[in-house]
Amino acid sequence: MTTSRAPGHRERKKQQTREALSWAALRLAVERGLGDVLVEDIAAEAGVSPRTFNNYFSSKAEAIVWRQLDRLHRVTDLLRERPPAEPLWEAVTHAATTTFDHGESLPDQQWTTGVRLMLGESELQAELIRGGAAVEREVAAVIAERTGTDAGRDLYPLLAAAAIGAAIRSATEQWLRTDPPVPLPTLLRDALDALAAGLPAPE
Amino acid sequence: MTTSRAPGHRERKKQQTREALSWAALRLAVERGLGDVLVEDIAAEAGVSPRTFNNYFSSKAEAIVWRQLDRLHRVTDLLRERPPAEPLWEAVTHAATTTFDHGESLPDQQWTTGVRLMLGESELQAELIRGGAAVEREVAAVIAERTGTDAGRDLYPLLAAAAIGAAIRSATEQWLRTDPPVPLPTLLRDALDALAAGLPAPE
DNA sequence: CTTGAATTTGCGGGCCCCGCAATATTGCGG
DNA sequence: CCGCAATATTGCGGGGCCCGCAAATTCAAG
Repeated sequence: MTTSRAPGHRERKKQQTREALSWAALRLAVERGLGDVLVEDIAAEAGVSPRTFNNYFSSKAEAIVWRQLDRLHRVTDLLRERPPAEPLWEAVTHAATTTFDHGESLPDQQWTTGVRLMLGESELQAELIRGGAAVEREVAAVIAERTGTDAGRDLYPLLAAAAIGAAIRSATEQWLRTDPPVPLPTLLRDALDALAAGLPAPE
Repeated sequence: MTTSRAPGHRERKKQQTREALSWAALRLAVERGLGDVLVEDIAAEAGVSPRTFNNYFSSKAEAIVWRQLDRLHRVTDLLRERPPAEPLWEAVTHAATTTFDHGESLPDQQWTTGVRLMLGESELQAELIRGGAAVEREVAAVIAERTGTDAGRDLYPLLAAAAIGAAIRSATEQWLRTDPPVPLPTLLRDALDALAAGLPAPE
């Protein structure tokens, strides 16, 4: 069987396994709650051995959170690609709203439930934010470059990146609890606008 | 021995044990790195059994982070006590700077090292922020009350609380890496001022 | 088909955290 | 001062996580 395909035949399979594990972990955790899911179960669901699970992820929480973090990394990438002349907040708003705009499809019920779970179980929150911190550092670097500040010395890039993270988290949390579903990009824009306006007391 | 003191004789001893455990955990982690500290060691250091450690803290990380979180809770308390008429950002700035103002004493070397460790080891970061999330909810509630918004429905209190958290974290991180030590309250004020001004791009 | 590299797997082991029941301590009323 | 009830501490046992290591399997390339 000379199924000679692209060079990344092996790579692709690894990526598939990773996806399968992450997805299985999320699905099972949604169904039963994180505490009642064993690594054994996740591995079985993905069709690999328990030992293999830990070759891909170093904890259950990391597996569950991986997809969401992947999204956040994409925000950074998008931000890098915005024209340097564009005002900072405009660029950020664009990058964030684009990333979290799932086309026309309303929030997939399964996905929504999953994220809701994440923000509920504090162990997952922690894992999510731990990864988010890494992303924030990237964002800070991009901001530093754009504004001509020094990410290593000035407070500004750090603070701005942290504030953006705060906006994304707040908007997401708000999104999860609005029953008549509001589009996430809209909430994101509101949050970022409020930030840029200095968080004036409402009313 | 009729050493009959205040009613909280028992309580005080528990609190002492808790302090001892948290401090021991922090000290050992600073010396050897978190990975090379066993619960057994911490318990020994504090003069209790290993099992008792877990009666006070449900993980090593929780023990180490406890003191810092205690500080954050105090910010909330202070904020509650500020006069309701005072503008929000003024009240927040006051509460935060007061809490982190260690009088004249320059940053205790030991303490500084400890905090630096925290922000280095990502497991501790995560634990710190997990606890911080609880505090943020409290802060959001206070803000909601002050501004007449609904913490359960409006985005504002959530966002403002998250932004304040971001400011505190950024200022702390900045504080840790400025070699000619700058007073933390000053950095905090800078960060909060920048937030209130809408994070204008510098220069 | 052979071969070398990459992946998966099983095993062993150290450690964490918790429930439970036995013990020890403490404050209180008699 | 004493015994009692409440509270805290301790030891034990056990399930589970995560990792290092080395054997086995898979895969691409010659």
